[in-house]
Amino acid sequence: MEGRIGKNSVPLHGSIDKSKILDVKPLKSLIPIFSMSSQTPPLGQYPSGFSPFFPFGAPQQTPTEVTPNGAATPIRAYRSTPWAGDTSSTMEGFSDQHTSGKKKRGSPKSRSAKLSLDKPKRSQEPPVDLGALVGISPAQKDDGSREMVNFVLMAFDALRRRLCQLEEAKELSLGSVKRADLKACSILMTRGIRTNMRKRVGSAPGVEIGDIFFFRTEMCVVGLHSPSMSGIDVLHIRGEFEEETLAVSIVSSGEYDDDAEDIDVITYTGHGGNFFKKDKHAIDQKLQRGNLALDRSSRELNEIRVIRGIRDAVNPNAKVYVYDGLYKIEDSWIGKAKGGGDVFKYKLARMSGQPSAYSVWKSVQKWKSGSSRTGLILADISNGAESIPVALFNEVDNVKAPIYFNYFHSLRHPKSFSLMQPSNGCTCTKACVPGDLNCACIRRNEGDFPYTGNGVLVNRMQLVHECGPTCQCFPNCKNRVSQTGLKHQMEVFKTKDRGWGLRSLDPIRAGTFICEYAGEVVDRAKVSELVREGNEYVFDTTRIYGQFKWNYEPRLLEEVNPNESSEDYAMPYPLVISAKSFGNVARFMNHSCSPNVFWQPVVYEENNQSYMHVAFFALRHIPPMTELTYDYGVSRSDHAEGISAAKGRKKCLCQSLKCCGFYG
DNA sequence: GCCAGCTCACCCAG
DNA sequence: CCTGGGTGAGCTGG
Repeated sequence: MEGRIGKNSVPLHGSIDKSKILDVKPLKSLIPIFSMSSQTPPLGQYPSGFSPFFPFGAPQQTPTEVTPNGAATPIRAYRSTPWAGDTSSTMEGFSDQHTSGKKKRGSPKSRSAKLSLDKPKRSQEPPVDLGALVGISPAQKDDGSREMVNFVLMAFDALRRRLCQLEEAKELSLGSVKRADLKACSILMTRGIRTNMRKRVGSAPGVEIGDIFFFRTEMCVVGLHSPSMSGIDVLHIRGEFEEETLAVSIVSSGEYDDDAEDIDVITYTGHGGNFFKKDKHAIDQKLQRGNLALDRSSRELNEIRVIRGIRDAVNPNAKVYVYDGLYKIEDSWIGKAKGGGDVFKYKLARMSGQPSAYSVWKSVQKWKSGSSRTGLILADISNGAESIPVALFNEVDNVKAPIYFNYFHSLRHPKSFSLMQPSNGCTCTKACVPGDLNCACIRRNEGDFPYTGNGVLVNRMQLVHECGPTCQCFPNCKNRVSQTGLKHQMEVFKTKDRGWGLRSLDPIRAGTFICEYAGEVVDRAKVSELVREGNEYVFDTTRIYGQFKWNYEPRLLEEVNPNESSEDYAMPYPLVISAKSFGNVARFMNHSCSPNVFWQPVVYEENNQSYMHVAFFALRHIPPMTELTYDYGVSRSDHAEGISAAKGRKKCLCQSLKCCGFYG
């Protein structure tokens, strides 16, 4: 992922074919805003003690001069927040709560207090602009960076997950939140947690080609495409004599006949008219709004961001949006809709020299439907142990296979080795119901159901308590997420320079369970011995891991306890796993200083003993064919000697901007 | 200039 | 499949 930074800016705006411009005034004044690159501003200072990898530490303010000389002034580029300014009075209260240190969360009972999600009362109590508090400067709100975009997306999804959780547990007092994505968007927008607010032609800084989104509103908060529903985003420009508009981005959801003969070409239909309604007679589209902007863009030949909407193969109800980079309009004409009305048609062609994005999806689709692929070594390294085969690929060199190991899907414990005291499972009939505090498992999770209805982890916790064989609930209970095996089509592949790696052919949504770290549980005292023997497949929960913020920002909800999502855990429960002889796909996951996967301890009962497992979850949305990586952490002894001492540690090849050079 | 209220839109969940 | 609650943002008139 990091390797793509900066590559999504394309040679800009070089040649306007003046002959194509009819009676339109040239928009020469636009050029300065075209030049916004996706360069990442330098990172600032981190608090002493640790260096959180972005985006989870507070983003650093990077004031940049962004006002181009003589640039056109975008007008109404965004709606101004009615409460902008004057936040000082209420900020102190939040700061106090913020700095009050970590506390244990209240009992499940005290936490069941209802939350109020009333709309902010206008002109009475303006909501605090939290942007400044979480470290978003006004400049960053206008112009994004990779860190900023990641930060805002994380904040969005964390809040959305929490709203889902509260809704499912019916802990919301006022009305229901059937659309947590809309609610999360609304809260972030009014609280100033957003970026790329300034509309622009060309790429949105920090959004990389190939980035994926699961909601339209995610693209709103990072300024990739601001309308929450409309397919065309329009920039208003004050021209020399009158206001003009340009199309800056489109969402192509594939609803119409835009399946192209060429993968890099889209035929896009303008909006308006009601040609799609059967019961009404056809109405012609009008040359207004987005259509007018597209028309102008077809003459100006400005870059247009294109987002492809794709029906998710795993979840056919949902759509995934892929940012496919910059396109230009090559042709436009008036066509006929099915209902008979006139519609505007625009042919967009992808600009050359951009990293592949949508084409990767198309390739995956082909592979899945059986077309052959080079580099296949083995169709299923799990030998049937996983319900979805795990293929082995090498397109890089002649190495035929990793060193031999036994594929095993979970943990092997030495006899009479139990980590925790046995306890009784829940007595729920059928499935455990969020909000039901009679469920022993939910009570162990401090009253929260740890997963949303579609199996996404809501918050990182010291320990997630899942239902197990001892529980009386059905095996399909939603609180057994990490026990259900692989859900994505994974493959082990040879990387260019760091041995074998793991990736998925399917997109992975943030918070989704990926796999557990399988292997043999070994005595903690033997760790150094194993490492000395050269065992590279040791997972040790007690290593020092980079801190990061994944949970929602409590100040965005008027919570009873503002510290409840604290992610600072004193010391994780000790567990050492060796995957050298026995293991699953997790043993192939490489280290990164800026990973897209994290681990979470999960506990459930087997044979009347509680066993802890290490479960991996997606840290953010992961596009198909992206290598999966997590933070290997630092051993406590190495940490004591100082991280810079590279003795016995391996050179890190993660290529992340935040790479600390070594790991292990 | 401001804002409430209306309208529009390739939404998303059920 | 279809329905409809819900959202940001443009537009309009007071």
